[in-house]
Amino acid sequence: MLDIALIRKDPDGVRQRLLTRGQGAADGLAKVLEADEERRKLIGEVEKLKAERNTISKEIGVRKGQGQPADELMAGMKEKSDRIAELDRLTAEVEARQETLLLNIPNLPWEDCPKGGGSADNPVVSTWGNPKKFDFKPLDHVTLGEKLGILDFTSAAKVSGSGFAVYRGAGAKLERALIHWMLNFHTGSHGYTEVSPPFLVREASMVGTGQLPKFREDMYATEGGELFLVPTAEVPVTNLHREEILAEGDLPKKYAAYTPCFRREAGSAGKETRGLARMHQFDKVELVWIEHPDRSMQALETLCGHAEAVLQKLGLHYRKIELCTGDIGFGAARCYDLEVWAPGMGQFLEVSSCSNFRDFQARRMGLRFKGADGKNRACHTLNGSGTALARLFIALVETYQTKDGKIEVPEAIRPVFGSPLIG
RNA sequence: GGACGAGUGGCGGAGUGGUUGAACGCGGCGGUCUUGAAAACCGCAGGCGCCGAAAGGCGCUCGUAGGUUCGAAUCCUACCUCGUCCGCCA
Repeated sequence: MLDIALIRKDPDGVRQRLLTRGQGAADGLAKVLEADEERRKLIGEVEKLKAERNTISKEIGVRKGQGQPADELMAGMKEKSDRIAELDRLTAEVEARQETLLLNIPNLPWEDCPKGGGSADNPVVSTWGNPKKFDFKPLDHVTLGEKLGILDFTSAAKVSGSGFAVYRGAGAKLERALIHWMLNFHTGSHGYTEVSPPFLVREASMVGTGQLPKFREDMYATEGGELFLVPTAEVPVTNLHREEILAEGDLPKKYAAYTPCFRREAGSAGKETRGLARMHQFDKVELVWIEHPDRSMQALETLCGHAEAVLQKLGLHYRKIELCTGDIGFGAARCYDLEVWAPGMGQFLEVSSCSNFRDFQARRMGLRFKGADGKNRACHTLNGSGTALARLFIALVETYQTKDGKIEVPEAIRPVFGSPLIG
């Protein structure tokens, strides 16, 4: 959520920055200002009346306490109170309107975000490793996985429909080993606290991190609509400290969490749907930071480095791209994507998205810290996949397949996986 | 799921209709004293919003949202959360 004070102070600057996201990104700005002005006018009026009421009520109390009559003071008070109630109602209405508008406006892209209209304009920041060379034609993970009996899409469709997978035997074990190893890696080497959060969250949490109210159709909800399946661990983990005022010295808070992620993927039917690339349910280890505003941009580099370290340890070729203003997510101010090379599919797959939200989410969830000057300020929040499974699984099995259709297990995860070869 | 009870400041805990944003204790911060510390003593301290250049003023806030009343932490309703008991259950 944008700071209304900033919008008030520099509406044109805010509009310009929002418009770098594309047409329509600044919609609602004018209405917010309108509502804000109306709101403040009403508040001024009603608070004056309330001050009067308080003074008179106090005096009535004093007189009654002394056993004196106060009838002439009480005359007209009913009307005053009714008028106050009416103005309060109007104020609440405007406030709610302003809130809704504000919740639907995206974050300001970072000042130095690459400008661009869409994903084609995202610059590649760096590349690590090289595409694996094969002296045979590498299979894609679907063919390979079904041959080895470690992936079963037929059963998954029977059980749950399209967009789901069943991992079997060594496949299930590999999935589990990767989760286990990534969590150990981040908690052991990068200083994260592991959390295992709920997978169902209430609406307020979804609003806090920005999935709601705008992206309701992408979320799975329980029948009454009171709980939502987490689309990412970002939601329960960032909300751990909602409505809190942290001590400055508590920052940063760094959490690593495994959760399954549930996404409806509405409107994406037919897009990269082969195999494991786009699922309604996938596993992910997520990294979340709550950081001091002065350090959040540096923290993003560090956080992204932690996600990259996973791919490096696994020896997977990847590239790092920075999202341009036209492609960056709703709540993010700055964002890197890590795309890993899947030689069987012959394409890069996004396995991590590392974002700095600055104070956008913190404002929504009332997450603050007490600064050195004693003033409370919104924290900055960041998160990044460290990393997302399914696609990591794809890259790994496709990269490490052998000519005879087996899979070599990368050194790094052999201790948790238990053997050097699948098949 | 049902019944009962409870939600007050960082914590504990008073407060059952009127000058209570809230006694008291602990913790926190500043000071006096001390070579330093402790103890003792004195003082300061919630959050949000509106107006204001600032100083400051005002409003709201006692789980949340409504209601009763001239006036609500206090009375009523709903919801949320916690506790206890019952039911069910991995």
